[in-house]
Amino acid sequence: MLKFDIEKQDGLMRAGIIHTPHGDIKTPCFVGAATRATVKALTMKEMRELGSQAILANTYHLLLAPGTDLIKEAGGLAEFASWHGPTFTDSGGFQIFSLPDVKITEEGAKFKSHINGDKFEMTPESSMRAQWAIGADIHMAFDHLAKSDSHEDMEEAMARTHRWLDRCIEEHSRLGAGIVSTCSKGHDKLSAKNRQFEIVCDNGSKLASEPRNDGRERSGSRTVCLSAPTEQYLYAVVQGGTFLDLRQKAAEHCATKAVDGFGIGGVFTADGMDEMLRVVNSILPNEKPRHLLGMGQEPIDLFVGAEHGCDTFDCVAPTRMARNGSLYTLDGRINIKNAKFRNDFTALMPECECECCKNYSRAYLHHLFKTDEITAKVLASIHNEYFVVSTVDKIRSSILDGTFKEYKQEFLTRYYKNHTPAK
RNA sequence: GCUGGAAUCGUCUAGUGGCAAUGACAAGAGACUGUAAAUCUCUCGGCUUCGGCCUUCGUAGGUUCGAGUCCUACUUCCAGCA
Repeated sequence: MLKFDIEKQDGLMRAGIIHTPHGDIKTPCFVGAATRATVKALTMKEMRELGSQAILANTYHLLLAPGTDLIKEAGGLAEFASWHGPTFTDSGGFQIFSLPDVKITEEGAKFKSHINGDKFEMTPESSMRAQWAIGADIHMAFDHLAKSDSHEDMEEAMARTHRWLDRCIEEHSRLGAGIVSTCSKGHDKLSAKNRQFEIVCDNGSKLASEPRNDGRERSGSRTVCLSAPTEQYLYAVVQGGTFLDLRQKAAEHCATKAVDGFGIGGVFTADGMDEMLRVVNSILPNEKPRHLLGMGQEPIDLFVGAEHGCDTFDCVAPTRMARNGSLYTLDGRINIKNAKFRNDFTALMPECECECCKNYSRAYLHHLFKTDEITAKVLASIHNEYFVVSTVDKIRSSILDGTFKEYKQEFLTRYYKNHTPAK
């Protein structure tokens, strides 16, 4: 079971430490979105220097390239990407269900690669195998995303997600016990030794064979070395959109399951998120960590999330917006490409301690963006990622010293003084 | 000097009798939340009571119901020949 220590609790809100095999995560924490095993435009060194504690990669993307077996061969995600810290993987559900033609059956989802049209199938079991191969510390259950925001579709998706959750848990624990299917020599019983995940075939070989875990529709198997010691953990995903009755059902269902923590499917509206999180997190067991999936473009999401008991967050927006020239400041987001910054020689955000703000002016950033220099995206990404990571770090400090309410009030009043959060 | 060719919205460009005029870039602005995103959208002659009105395709004339498009002259540029 994933170890999670709560240092301070105030209602639903808490500060704690998640202990993963690759290190501790002090929570609340903003997890960097490293979809394809990289945080776009940033090196892992830069990520460490800006204070990032953990990254989240995506099973769907890594399945398409470079393939999950290759990541396993490289020694796992943290090693492959030279991150050497705590890692998460999202199951791939969110991406697969956003593809144009997906065929969903009770068994799983059939889809085509958005890159070259290759056919893939992903099931709860294959998602678990893929995530084990990728080797992230924390995995998400393979969930079924609703095709619309209607109550009916949400409920159907949730019900399937719950049925799939049991299969995820079963496969996850099977993999955790080191049990895989037929080996290349025809032996069909393989056993693990001590949770070290060292697989020994009946014939004594330490090289075990396992089904391809990249979801490709192929028969046969390949031989891989499974001797790397590892512990990996599974989060159930709580769905339900903005419907409180569904959220309640989902939370009640997931709360009873043998999982290490919970992913909470985000809702991309500021309205109602606090109520939704209050319902969900009042039901989920307090002692297990919760990850709010995909939220963090608007700082208010992070404050509301932490206030209602979410421990980790991930979001692509900070780096994506950085690449597009939309940069966070304490007074709200600015578009650095606007003509008014052409000769603004002040720091992007004078109060900011990041590499970008300590060294470069708005005019310089404006120039880099207007001339489409790669460095524009690098510096902007450093800043935006730092802004969000450090904001959540400050939320943590404020929880620990009992000043969260004041910090929240002060931050949000200033940030949203001239505009309202995106709908 | 002669003979061809060319001049279009900041730039390059489409257009060969119905045109406020094509496309790209530049410029101006907006969007982005478990990343098919270094992406996408809008504006881009002036005015407008949103129906239009006015001024535009080197300059000046002409032909025509109608000219960026045809004719004449001029100006500038390019190429070839002297």
